[in-house]
Amino acid sequence: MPKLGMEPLRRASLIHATIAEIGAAGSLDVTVARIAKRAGMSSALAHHYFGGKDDIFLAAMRQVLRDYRREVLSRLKKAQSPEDRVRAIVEGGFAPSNFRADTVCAWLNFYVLALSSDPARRLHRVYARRLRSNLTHAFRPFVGEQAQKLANRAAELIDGVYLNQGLAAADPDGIRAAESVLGVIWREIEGA
Amino acid sequence: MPKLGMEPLRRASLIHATIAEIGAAGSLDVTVARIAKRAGMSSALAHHYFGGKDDIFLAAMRQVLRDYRREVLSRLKKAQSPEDRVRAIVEGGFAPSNFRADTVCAWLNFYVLALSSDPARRLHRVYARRLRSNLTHAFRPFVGEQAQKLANRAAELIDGVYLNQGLAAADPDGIRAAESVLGVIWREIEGA
Amino acid sequence: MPKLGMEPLRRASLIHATIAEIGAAGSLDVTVARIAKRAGMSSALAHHYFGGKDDIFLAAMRQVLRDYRREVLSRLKKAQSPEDRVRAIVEGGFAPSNFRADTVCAWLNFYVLALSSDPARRLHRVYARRLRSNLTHAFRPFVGEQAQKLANRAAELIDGVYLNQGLAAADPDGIRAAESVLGVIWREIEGA
Amino acid sequence: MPKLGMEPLRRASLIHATIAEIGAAGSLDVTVARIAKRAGMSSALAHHYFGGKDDIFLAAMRQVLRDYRREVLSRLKKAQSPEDRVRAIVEGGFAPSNFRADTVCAWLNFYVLALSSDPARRLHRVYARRLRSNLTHAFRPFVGEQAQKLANRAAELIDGVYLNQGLAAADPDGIRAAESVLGVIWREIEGA
DNA sequence: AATGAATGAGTTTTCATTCAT
DNA sequence: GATGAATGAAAACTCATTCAT
Repeated sequence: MPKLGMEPLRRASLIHATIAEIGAAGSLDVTVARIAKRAGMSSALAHHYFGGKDDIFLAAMRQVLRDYRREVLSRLKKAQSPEDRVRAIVEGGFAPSNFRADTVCAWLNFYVLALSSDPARRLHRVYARRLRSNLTHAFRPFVGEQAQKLANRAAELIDGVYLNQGLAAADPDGIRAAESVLGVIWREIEGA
Repeated sequence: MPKLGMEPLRRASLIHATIAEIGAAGSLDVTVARIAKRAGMSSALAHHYFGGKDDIFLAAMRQVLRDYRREVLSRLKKAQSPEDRVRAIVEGGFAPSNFRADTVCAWLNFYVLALSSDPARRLHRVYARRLRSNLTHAFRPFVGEQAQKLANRAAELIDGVYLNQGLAAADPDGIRAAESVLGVIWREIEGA
Repeated sequence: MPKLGMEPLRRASLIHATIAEIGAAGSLDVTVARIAKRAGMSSALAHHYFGGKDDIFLAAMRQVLRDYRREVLSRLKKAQSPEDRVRAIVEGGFAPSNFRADTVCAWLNFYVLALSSDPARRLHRVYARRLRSNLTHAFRPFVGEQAQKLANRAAELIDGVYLNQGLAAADPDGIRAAESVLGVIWREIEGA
Repeated sequence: MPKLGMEPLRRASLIHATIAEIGAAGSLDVTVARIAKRAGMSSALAHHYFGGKDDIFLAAMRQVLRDYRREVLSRLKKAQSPEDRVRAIVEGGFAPSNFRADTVCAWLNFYVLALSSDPARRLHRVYARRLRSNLTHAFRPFVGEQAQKLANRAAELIDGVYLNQGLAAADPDGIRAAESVLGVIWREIEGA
């Protein structure tokens, strides 16, 4: 009896192991062999499923972005006011499922990978554009024309917070991080 | 007597080449051989002067931080008002000498290196602490007790701007970046 | 299923090639690449199986000691008199399987390696202690209390013979060597 | 005023440093740079004086043999009986100036070097032949025709003692070593 | 489908050696 | 005579990737 439907499970395992391994190493200097071992299979199989190391990384990066997106979208769906929408976007980014040490570490590494890898850059662009678009829409009811500029600043601040949380000694604290960012945003809106 | 006093020149050459090479590659996956070639010498000599690849990276990182510091300090020295002091710190960080594509790229890579390398982390800590300390002092005349909290937010924002400029397609624009950050800061001060 | 059970074969091949290569070179200045080539595989595989050059050397050293031990033990098993036991130990050391040019050369090099490498020293200690212990037991029926002192002298003589055979132009002659050593031993026993 | 007669001093310094460095390392894996540094000069100068690393080693080996020879000859000169002559040869080899940890270590390493280096082998041959010749002459009054065979055994034993002292944990004890060897020799003579 | 086996290509690192001054 | 400067060559080691089974 051949095991059916193993492929998606294996792929998920590998992606998860990739993020965990990057988180543990703190860098992308992680071998396929170690990732595969953590995922409980041979490195040959990892290549078989993904084609190569870069593809594994990209798949992991996509997973991180997908998780991020899911958190934001689910919050946006429940939002009932303009304020809610802004909070949805910010708090989604700092949701516990995204904002763990592992994930933040992988996130930052992927960020920097986008400096040297074209596919990674494309992926990052998608995320960046979507975040700004979301923020712009959310800000428009408050600041109209200036929404885009404000969205940009907010996005930069969010990235900065990620960066600093990744480097902080303590475990990331999503709730405080979100509050801090939201505080700045409300003040920016008021001052606009 | 042989050609004397080459060491400091060579070291400077190598550090410069390291930053340039990281900038060109967009990552730390840069060989000592390439760095040495760019600096016009053999890789053996690079090892001779620095001991090893990590030491070359650290020396380059120190150089980037030193350059940064110099810009800030020279501006602080000329500052004549509390406002001037805040501007000195922010604008120093976005001064043309620091805020070039190469340097920003190296900066970001060093940032992420600090996640996996202890000496890099120590170096980063020094920078981070100093920046917050500078900002805190600069904010105190405006917001008193809340200076530290505000300094933290400002530091995060600055890092976020760096990150986004590094990933942007266009060349970094230090003047606009500084203005944008300062804008947020003044509004934060007002809103505090 | 891939070709299975290669590992022990490869390891044995490599160990054999190591001894041969050291014998041919007359020193430990032997590259992993050459050893691997002689064993019919890539140097990468040698590293894969042993971890590193030192580990290859240690494994070869262990093999030499194991071969030595086997010869001695098999002779001791057949021994039927105190005289037989003494002969077993000495002749075992000069058995054709141990006392070939290659092996003697490797042996001497390992001896000297024990001066600078801790694991090699530990291995050598095991051999030295075992040889003395064997000899002491064998001598006790003849000389009682003085067995240990005599064992020490005999061990030194054996090592000296090895050393000189290794440096002699001619191929080692185990039978004459054993006779010579045994001659001294019997006279020492008589004179004790 | 040019420094006159520096060359012989420099050479002696280097030779001394070589033996010390080999003693400290326990092996011939010693860099010319370290030797030169210990001798207080640049490695370039070491090359200038000796031509190359191998020549430095050979010169050091010659020095060790010369020291050995001097000790034996000075004792032989004072010898007043056949017994004295035998003792002179053996005790000369274990004289404090030769039988120090450093020297024994260098000696053993040179011994093994003779397995792979032709000039080293030639040097070793000279020593070996001379030792046997000395011993043969010294033994002739006692055992006549069998002197040569006995000389061979004695030489082997001496080497064996060196080898074991080099590997022993404790500092070499020349007096006991000489006594032990002489004891065997007298018994061999009696039993001949 | 899955893996142990195997390797080529690349990178850091070390050092003896040379050379201009 | 003496040395700092410089390098070529070689070696250990790593790892993504391929392949036969």
